[in-house]
Amino acid sequence: MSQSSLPLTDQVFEQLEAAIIKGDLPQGSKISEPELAKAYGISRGTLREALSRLEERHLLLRSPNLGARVTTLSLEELVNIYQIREVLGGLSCSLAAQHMTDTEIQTLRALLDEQEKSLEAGQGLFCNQPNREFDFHYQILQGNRNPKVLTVLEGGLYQQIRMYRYQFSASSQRPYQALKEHRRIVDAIEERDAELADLLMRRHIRTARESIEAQHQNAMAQNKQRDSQSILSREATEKV
Amino acid sequence: MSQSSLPLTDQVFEQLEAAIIKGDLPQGSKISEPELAKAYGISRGTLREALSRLEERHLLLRSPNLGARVTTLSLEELVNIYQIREVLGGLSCSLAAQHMTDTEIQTLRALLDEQEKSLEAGQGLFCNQPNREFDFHYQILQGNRNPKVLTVLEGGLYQQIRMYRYQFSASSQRPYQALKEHRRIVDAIEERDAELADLLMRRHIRTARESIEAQHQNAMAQNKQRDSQSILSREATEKV
DNA sequence: CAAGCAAAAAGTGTCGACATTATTAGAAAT
DNA sequence: ATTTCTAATAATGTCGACACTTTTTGCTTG
Repeated sequence: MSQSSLPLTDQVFEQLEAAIIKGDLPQGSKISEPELAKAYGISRGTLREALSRLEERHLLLRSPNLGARVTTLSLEELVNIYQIREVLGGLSCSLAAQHMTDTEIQTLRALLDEQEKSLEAGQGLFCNQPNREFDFHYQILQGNRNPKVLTVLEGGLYQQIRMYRYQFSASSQRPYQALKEHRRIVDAIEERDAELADLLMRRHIRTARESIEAQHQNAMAQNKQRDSQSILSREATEKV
Repeated sequence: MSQSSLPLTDQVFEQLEAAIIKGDLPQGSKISEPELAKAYGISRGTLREALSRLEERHLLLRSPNLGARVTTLSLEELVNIYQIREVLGGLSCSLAAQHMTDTEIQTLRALLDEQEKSLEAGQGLFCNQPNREFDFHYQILQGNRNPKVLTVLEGGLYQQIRMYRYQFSASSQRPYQALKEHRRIVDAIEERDAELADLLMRRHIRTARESIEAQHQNAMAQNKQRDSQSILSREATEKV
């Protein structure tokens, strides 16, 4: 299957990361090292290396002698993350406007055309639209000549955003508007207008954040019986 | 000495982080697990957990079956980091202007007064000025009501900046100007002018970055015989 | 019957050892 | 003497076991 030369630790790390994002390991749930090690067919030592890395990415929280728990994501934290993503996205666009090659911009446009096609194909709500959204941002991050920005985003921020999207089944509520915003961003990049590209991307992300906040207000209004400790409601039944 | 309850892995992690920043473990040097484990008096398994975390912070680079090397920091990477720090610092200030309490702002002012005193005491060039610089930024990061910003910066970016400062013995070339800029930033925060605070902090960091770039141009001009693979020159004699 | 204490169970922190892969050292050959 | 191949050495990946800490269980006691 996968490269047998890739260390077990790395494979398990990736699998665990995916499991946390998908919610197979629910937020706030306790990690039992012996149990997990047996489940993945590896030794505890090997597992612990993966856990260490996951903690460093803020996907786990470990307390000495008490073990690890999956990170819980509150709306407040999600907002914090989006604020950071906003300025990093702006920076990325600004740099992309300065450094991206014309062919890279063409690729970007092609991505948008695909996105539009699959939208008009009517799969607006489901489909891989979140993936396309990420593809778009990735392409810009690739062309901005500052690989550190992507590194920072992949160091935990993106994972937690995916965590929210997956577990809350939250895709954009306004795909056509989003597509239009994407086009304008590419326009600005093509015109090498760094300042405008920065502004448009920031606004794009800010809008997404506000949409999430509004959506959450609604959800909270509907079932106001529970606290806002975690965005998700499923782990409520578990002991703490 | 230190809390005996703190796991050995964590202690060693911190020590290794410090050793890398100080340059005791030179950039690009190979990490020998048996050697390091013996040096710190721990087992390899315990060490490897610390190494995993250090890699996640981008202080080490590991290749499967080949081992780990200390990260090398090129000027280009440092510039990349400063670009990120610029927007994050701006965000932090903008939020601080909105959310900091008056007493927190007082603390900030007190910090600047201390800074000025130690400057006028004539210890301008040495002393703990870099620490004070960090104190200032930390205080703002503390008051911005977005802990994630600090988390991101501490996830590798700050460490690499410290790495540069320590090993290049680079403190600000213009301490009085920097102090003045700090005061203006605090003024903007006190006046709750988020936009101005953002702008001033960004400019402050951008100036620091340009200063580093200029300084590096000089250094390069003086000894132009070597490539720009790493900012430091000491690890040149080691085998690669 | 509830509260508190003691013993047992489970879990984490740490270690040493073995297998496999990379590196080095040395001998043979051109 | 340089190169190449091979054997020996070292390093990494992985595992199982032991010590200590935390949690659970069950019993005693008020």
